Amino acid sequence: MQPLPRAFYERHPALVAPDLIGQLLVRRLDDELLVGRIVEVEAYSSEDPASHSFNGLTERNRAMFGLPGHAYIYFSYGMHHCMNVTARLDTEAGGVLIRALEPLRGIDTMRRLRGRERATELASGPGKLAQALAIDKTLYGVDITETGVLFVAEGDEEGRPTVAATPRIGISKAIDLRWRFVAAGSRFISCPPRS
DNA sequence: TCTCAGATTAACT
DNA sequence: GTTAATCTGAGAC
Repeated sequence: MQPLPRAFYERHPALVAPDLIGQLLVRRLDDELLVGRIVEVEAYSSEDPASHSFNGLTERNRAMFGLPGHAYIYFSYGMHHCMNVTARLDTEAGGVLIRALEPLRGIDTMRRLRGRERATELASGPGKLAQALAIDKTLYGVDITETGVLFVAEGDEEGRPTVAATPRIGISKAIDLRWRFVAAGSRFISCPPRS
């Protein structure tokens, strides 16, 4: 399982995001590997009012101002963790929110962590995905271009489905931007694409 | 199958 | 004090 190189993330988030569809998110938990195919993402950049990085550097979002190819993890709605990968050009800040996975490996462990049986309920949303892979703030800033406890690996070409661009979910600003990208027709995304 | 409100914390006004 | 890159169970239909 080969991690994607740093250069992959040294582009605008809106370009990195669609290319992440079909790649693999890998989590090593003790000696077990939990693997999912990325089927839904959203791009956020510093010129985007909906992004956490829009109002400049803070303690929470500092990862998005750092090196591309690292994990930006935040705590949302008082109870959920959400995971981004950082992606940016020289002077910007940005990231790509991983919103949904198709579980491939370690599914029984994901079931245990989630307290759910059905495969489509294990990682079909950013909060669910973090729970299924035991992702929390202890993984903040992890380099995801190295084979470690959390990284993104290259998916096989068969896992590179058609990508559809749609409006993002759960935001109130810049709702006209179509920066959500899903694997067309996947049963494992958080909700069906709207127009 | 769909809609609604509760949970619970951090960031910002 | 309010809102937020969310999820879930309950109750309606």
